[in-house]
Amino acid sequence: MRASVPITVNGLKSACSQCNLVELCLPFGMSDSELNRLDELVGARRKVKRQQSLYRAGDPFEAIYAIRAGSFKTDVLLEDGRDQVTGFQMTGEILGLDGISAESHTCNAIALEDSEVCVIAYDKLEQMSHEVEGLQLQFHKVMSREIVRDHGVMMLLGSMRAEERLAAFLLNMSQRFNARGFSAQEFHLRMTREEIGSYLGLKLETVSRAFSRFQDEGLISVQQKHVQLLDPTGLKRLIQHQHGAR
Amino acid sequence: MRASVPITVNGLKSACSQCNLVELCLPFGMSDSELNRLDELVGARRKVKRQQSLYRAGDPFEAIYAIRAGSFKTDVLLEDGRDQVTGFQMTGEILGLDGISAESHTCNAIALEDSEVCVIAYDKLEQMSHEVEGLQLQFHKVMSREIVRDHGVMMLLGSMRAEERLAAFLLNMSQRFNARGFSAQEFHLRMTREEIGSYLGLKLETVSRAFSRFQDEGLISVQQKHVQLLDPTGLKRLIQHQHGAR
DNA sequence: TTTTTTGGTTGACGTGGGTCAACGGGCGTG
DNA sequence: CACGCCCGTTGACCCACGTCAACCAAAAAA
Repeated sequence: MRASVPITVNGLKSACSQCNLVELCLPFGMSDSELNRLDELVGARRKVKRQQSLYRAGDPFEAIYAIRAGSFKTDVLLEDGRDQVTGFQMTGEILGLDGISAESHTCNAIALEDSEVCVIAYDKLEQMSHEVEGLQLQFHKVMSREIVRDHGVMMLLGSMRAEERLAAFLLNMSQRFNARGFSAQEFHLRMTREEIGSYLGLKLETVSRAFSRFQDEGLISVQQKHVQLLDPTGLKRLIQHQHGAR
Repeated sequence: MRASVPITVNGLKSACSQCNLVELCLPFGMSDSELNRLDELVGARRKVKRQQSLYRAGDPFEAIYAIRAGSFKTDVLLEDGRDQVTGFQMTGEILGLDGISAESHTCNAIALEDSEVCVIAYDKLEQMSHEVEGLQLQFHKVMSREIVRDHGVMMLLGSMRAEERLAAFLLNMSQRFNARGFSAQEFHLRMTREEIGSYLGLKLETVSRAFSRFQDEGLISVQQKHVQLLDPTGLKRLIQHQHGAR
């Protein structure tokens, strides 16, 4: 765990300048004076309980959200009931960018655990981007990173086999936990097998079997949501040399 | 076909204010005075011959591109040779947004036919976004739309069967041709079966078979790259009621 | 605590789409 | 205009993953 963040009363300013997520979040790379301006931008914080939604598809778009604590999934659903998890988000990551284009959200953002977000009113962000040099660039980078990430998921869904997908998923989670000061080898997944499956374009049974096979092969150790990567290099190798893939 | 665009010498300004793609492209929704400022932004034009690349993964990021004529595909590739087409782009659409995040491109943009793009230097765009009210918002919307589009592709790759994917692809192409003043019922695809397959996460044989089955069922008429949608409603129905899908 | 519900694992079996191969027609190149 | 290559089509076969079902553990509710 990291040093704890100074606690402010819910609804008060969040003080980006004092937040330890600064290097993962929107303010990354901004100067001290810019950071101070940014404190004006982040209005309130909002708590979202496990299983509750931060926003839903169709909600009018008003703000984007920076995750301060906890984690989320985003999913889109078709009329016929099918749904697709489009991403899992961790602390410091930005939610709600999909809403800008049509001024309403196109997916649901649901908390995987009790969580808290910083609310960034979009019109204020627009305004301040005109004034604060580094903010505009940083915001563009955040959006661009989302596009690049999505391309990675397409690659995964379009051209990898089940085990490769799961290996890529685990390595990605590991790297992100690590960037947040947690162990890269051992972590606790917050999503179910079904949610992982939806994200990876697989059924939960296939995900479960792949977990078991990885364990049998000594690559990982799993117990429910608790995962240990015993041989990360082995997992990487699995992705690179396709066994005769599509 | 639409009325032709006033021809300027290659390398001269492109004059957004006189371009008939205005309602599809970056300048959408901007005022006349803003449009005039925009003309400064678009420096040169660049021609790209069929099969040649506009940029490649790893190239330093300097500009984004608006397609003035022709069409492109973007693809990412893995070390082991596998590749994934992440999108097909038509006139008025913006290419290169992936490059902002890491200041270098992460995919290849390849012309599907002899094409021409407007080069928009990114540093100038940043600069002008500070000054021109509508430009910043419009640019954010373009990026956001790309994110939403990518989520749609994930949905397609993650939870649709082969025929549903192809139907969705055809309807999407139809709608985009239509928005550009071409027929929604009859059009000429510029990409190969293999490229369609890569985009849809299928093998070219599967794409070919799905085309044939659609033809047998009277939904479309295909001959090579020439496609006619005989029953668009039938195609839509196909997507909504999964036949027992994953 | 007990009960209930939800999430995860595993087995048996079926099938959609991948693989391999043959063939034919269009189109770009010379 | 003719050659050759690439592209698209189709068939036969196979396998990875989906489906269906039973069962168990963990967590939540009572």
